[in-house]
Amino acid sequence: MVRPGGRSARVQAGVHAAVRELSAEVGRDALTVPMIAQRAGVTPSTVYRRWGDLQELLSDVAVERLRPDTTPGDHGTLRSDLTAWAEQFLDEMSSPSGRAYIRDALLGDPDGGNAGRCSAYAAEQIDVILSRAAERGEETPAVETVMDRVVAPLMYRILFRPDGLDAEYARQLVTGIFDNAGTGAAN
Amino acid sequence: MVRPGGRSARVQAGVHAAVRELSAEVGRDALTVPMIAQRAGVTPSTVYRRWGDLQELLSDVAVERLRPDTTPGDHGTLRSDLTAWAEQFLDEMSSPSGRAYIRDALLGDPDGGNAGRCSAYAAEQIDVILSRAAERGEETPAVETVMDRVVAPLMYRILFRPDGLDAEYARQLVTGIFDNAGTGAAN
DNA sequence: AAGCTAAAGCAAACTCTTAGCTTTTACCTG
DNA sequence: CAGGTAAAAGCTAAGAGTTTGCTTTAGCTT
Repeated sequence: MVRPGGRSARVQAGVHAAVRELSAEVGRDALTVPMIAQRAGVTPSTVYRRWGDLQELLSDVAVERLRPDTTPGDHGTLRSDLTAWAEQFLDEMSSPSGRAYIRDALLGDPDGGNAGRCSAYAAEQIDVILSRAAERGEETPAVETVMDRVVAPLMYRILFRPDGLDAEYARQLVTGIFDNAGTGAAN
Repeated sequence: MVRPGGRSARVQAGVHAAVRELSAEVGRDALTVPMIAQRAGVTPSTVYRRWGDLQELLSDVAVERLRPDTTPGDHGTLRSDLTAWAEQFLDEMSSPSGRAYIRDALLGDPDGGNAGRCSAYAAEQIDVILSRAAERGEETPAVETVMDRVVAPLMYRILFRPDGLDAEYARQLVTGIFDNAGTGAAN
């Protein structure tokens, strides 16, 4: 009911800001609802009523921080664009704080759509890269193909096998899209 | 210090059993440490000391439930074995309870290795399938290839895009391993 | 400008979590 | 096989976080 710059919007912005400030100051694991509420100048019950619990709130803030803030760089070819993007994606997401954001985003209400939003961010970035390549006249794979062959394996490793990840792995995944030499499986 | 059938082991087993029973009875979201402790016949402080918090405990129990209890079926060919396994994997993991277990497993201490254990379970199953194919004389891809091209995309969708998943998608992923027709990307 | 409704404030009851201290258990010597 | 010992569990009370009913405020609506 209170949309643009109304009280609800101010409270939401204030609470989100409080989460960002405090997680930088005391660390994400030390955050509590009463602490956040005090910093934001609201009562704890306001936070509980709007978000339900700390996890939901952290999930909201995490998604916000996972939103890309720049357009993928143009390196002249599809392959170099994808490679650069994948390397940067891996770099940002595999850091301890990046992993924490992903985990937090996954933690919220599964039907709340926060996880889906993260995926949509990546798909949008990929789409920009592919559209640009198409304009150049390059043959391009489907967005889904890139999601399956590059984004999914990167995310899987980040979440389930955080060790032994490096830029080379990201490059290999991109290469796999262009390389039809086979997987070693007979038909 | 108390290993095999000692008190520690009994307490752990009792608490795990209490979690399983109660999550069936009252639902996973209604679980509390005091409730679990009472059912298990221990004091809450025991649970807090051993597991730290409810999330860690749920993560432990989730990993236990995600452990495969059967050997992948033998359907005569690598392709059919992988297809059947992928379909079953998707079926089990994409259910609401399967997703909850995965989320719980991811939630525990990132350095505790619970997430890695889940991944290892899948890798073991894949390895069984590939080894069997190799014995038959079939050409086989690397375990890593199957993880990247089948397991990772399935898990990615389960976690980030739970809608619109079906067995056909799993089959397509397996087909992708055997099909070297290309992705639509020029080299 | 008055009314109306969604959201926030307030405060008390309640539950969960933490921590210090005591007791028990099971392993390990003598 | 009895006594010692150290790890783990029990107990309890203080502290912190959460929930809830009721009141108040803010901002839209007419």
